[in-house]
Amino acid sequence: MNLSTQPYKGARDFYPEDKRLQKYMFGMMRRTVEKYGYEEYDAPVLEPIELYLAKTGEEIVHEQTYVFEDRGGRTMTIRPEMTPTVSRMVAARRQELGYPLRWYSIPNLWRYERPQRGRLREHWQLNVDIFGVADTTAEIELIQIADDLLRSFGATHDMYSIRINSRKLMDFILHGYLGLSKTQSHTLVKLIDRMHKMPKDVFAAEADAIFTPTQRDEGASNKLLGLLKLKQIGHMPEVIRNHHAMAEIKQLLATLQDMHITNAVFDITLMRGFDYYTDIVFEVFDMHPDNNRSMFGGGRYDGLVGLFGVEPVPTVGFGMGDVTLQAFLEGHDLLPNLRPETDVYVILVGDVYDDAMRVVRELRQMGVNAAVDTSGRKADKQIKTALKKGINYVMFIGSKELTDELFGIKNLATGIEEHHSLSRIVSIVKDHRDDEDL
RNA sequence: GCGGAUGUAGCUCAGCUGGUUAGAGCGCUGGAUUGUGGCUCCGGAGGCCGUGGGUUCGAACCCCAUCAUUCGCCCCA
Repeated sequence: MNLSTQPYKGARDFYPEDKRLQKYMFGMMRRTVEKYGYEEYDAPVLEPIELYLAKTGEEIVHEQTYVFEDRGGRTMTIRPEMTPTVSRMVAARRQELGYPLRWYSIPNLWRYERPQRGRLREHWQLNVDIFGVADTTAEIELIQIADDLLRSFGATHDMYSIRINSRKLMDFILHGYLGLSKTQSHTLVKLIDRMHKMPKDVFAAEADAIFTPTQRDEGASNKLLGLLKLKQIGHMPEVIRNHHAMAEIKQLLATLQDMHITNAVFDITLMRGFDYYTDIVFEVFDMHPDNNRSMFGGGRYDGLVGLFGVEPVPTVGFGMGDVTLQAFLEGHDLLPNLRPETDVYVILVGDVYDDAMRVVRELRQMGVNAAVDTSGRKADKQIKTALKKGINYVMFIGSKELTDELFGIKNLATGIEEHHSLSRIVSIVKDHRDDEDL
């Protein structure tokens, strides 16, 4: 029986070319959120299971997390999401932190489930949270960041839409307007969450089944179906239009318009899975016809920090996964060609190792990343190796070059080879590196 | 947890109704060409046909099981 070379199910190996892409994506994320004054934090991958039992939602903890017992008999979980952890961290230093707090992290998260397209067992997720802001300036900032992120990757507004809803508004509609009980609302919320995946008549039938005969007679079922069809806030019944949660949404959308975020819309069917959201929720959807799906989202969760027995802290946050982001970038052809960090592949000609290494050391001291081929193979094989690695320059060092102190530097992309002094080579290589960074 | 599809060389795959030593392209490697790449030509390595069992004179092929990959469902960061 041979040892398997495959990575664990649902997890990925990152070969250099994959890691390069990850570094690119994470780098863009860091630059973008740091522009808004967010600071990076991190925490252990393992958390006691109690952290998730409190508020995440039952099924996720029991069926979709990695749970095991440590040697001391404690039940531990590999974190399936970052929000409980960051809430714990904030609660621990509730009194001493300077609010508003702007924090971000790019943790790896695990869920135990069957992998499928766009969803794996391990993924990385940019988490951006703002703590201590109770009004919608927090939501505005985070949606702005989400928008900025996608645009910094080269996306345009026609490629995605930002959909906004409010838990408070939905609570009012479900309880106040339709008169549903808690259990009924819960079932209905789950159903609405999947309504775009099912035929209209099936949805209508299943929705209708949730209502009691009395509620149905009072027209609640029809009221619901009517509501879900409406695209414009102006067409809503007056009691809903005038609700303060609706006013908040309208104000939010207006501000985003002013900021030229023109692809934000109200969407009454937007639910989001977690129970801990308390008010505004938002989600970013991929508009690509082949990949029309939710990419990432977030919302306000004012109650989580308070679960740790401290004074509550109003919080808004979102999480953006690397797998879905990559699918989005690939789908819209937004992935750049990434080159390795190595600037120069050095080819030794003849028996010049000792002298050549002195030159290479100098090259490195001047800031050039140089790999030396010591295989002694023929030059054409060594050039092929450089090509395979994606390195842009090869440099030849032989006895002739060493006495002249002029070295052959060949740009493999253009095929042009020139002879230059070491310092000239350094500036050529660095100029080229800067061009690629643009 | 449920359902579908697929497992043959490093990769993509072919392999007829079951018939002898299992094939191609690409890739890898060596040479033609001992100081210069993508073309060309010649040679070479590399396979328990996912694994176990069954049917048969005979199995990559048929049957059963199992494992893996993958797409979807459930659920949803």
